[in-house]
Amino acid sequence: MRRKPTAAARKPRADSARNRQLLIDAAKAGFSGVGLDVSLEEIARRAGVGIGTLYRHFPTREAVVEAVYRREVEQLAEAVPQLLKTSPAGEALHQWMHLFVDYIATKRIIAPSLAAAATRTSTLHTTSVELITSAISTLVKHAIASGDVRKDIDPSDLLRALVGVSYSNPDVRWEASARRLIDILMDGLRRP
Amino acid sequence: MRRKPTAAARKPRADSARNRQLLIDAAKAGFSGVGLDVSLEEIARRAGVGIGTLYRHFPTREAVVEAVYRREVEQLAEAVPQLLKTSPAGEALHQWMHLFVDYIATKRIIAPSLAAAATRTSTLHTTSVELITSAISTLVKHAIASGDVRKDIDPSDLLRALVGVSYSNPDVRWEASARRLIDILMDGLRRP
DNA sequence: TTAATATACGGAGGCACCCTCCGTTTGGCA
DNA sequence: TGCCAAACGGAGGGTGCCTCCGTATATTAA
Repeated sequence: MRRKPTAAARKPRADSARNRQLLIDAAKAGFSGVGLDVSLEEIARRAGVGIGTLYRHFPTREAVVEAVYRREVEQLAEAVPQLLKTSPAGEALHQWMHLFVDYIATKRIIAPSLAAAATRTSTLHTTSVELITSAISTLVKHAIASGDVRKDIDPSDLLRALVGVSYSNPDVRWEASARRLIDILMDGLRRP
Repeated sequence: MRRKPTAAARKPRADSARNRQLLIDAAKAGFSGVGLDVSLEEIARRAGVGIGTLYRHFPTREAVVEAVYRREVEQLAEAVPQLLKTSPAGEALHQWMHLFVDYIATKRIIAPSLAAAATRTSTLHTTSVELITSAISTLVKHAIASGDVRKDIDPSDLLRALVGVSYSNPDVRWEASARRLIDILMDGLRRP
């Protein structure tokens, strides 16, 4: 059986996929640690691969940024079924809200670079918003159904609250502050 | 007579001031034409000075961006008395609103770079907002006093409208759209 | 298992840009 | 007009970007 009539299907090489992940890990660490202007050579070094390998996977610096962002959003979406399986619905929502802070932490750093690539980014952005909205809606729905949280919660409002909590404080210690506020918010959600 | 007890006052050299302005002009043109990542050597070339001169005036790339932005804001503020002198108060307000679009056009380009320099920028930003608010307040006050525009206008609301008009449309042709909307807005302001 | 080969890897090298340093030029002052 | 502080220009060393191609290896077929 073939995928396409013309080209024979061949399994993608394992090292390729592995290096791709290593590069995204290294890039995320590099952006957080060194800054958005970390050199691509430094990222390759951290990933333990040659610079050529980096360029084969990501033809431009912007492609690297986009890959980091995309994976962050995907992880946020993929965490939902996992959390619902292992925790009560209320707790799942709570934990996911903390994951959201991780996401914002990354987004804060790479946002300027994402904004620079106007056109392509806008569809990327649209997709991300949809993924995240859908994720929180699912969690809220389950938590309401299980009786863990009050009924009068609109997932979009909660998302807005999360964004507000995470963005409002431009201080260096915004993250600690955001996490405290999330815990308080969650307490509020639990009482009808 | 001396300005300071210790150091003798000496008039700053004319060529220095002139080159500074040439550099800011060239930088603005470069950012608009080539993009935010235009090389500093290109800017120096456009200004007709050596790279060393650029670095003497602006020790970092960010200082260049900041200088362009600052001058843009200052021009917006300084235009007010000039406009009030040469035009009726209503017309002065109208013309100034168009200058505002020029300002946004520049700001759109350099905003990512300004955002990168978090701390120092925030005071810069505060000052700019104050300058601009004060400018539009003066113009509105005069236009109301002269009877050119209706009385129930809050300058801050008008500023918000300007920002909204200029930012809402992420299209490439936002500028034409913004200018049309400003003209319509002005028509509205004129009828009580 | 082994051989064949598509696929991926690494890093040298050429180019552009960043920034500093210092010899040269020039504007301001007496 | 002459002095000199201030400003200028650009060569040059360092770094990062990106390409290219010889080498290595995962996958497949036999």
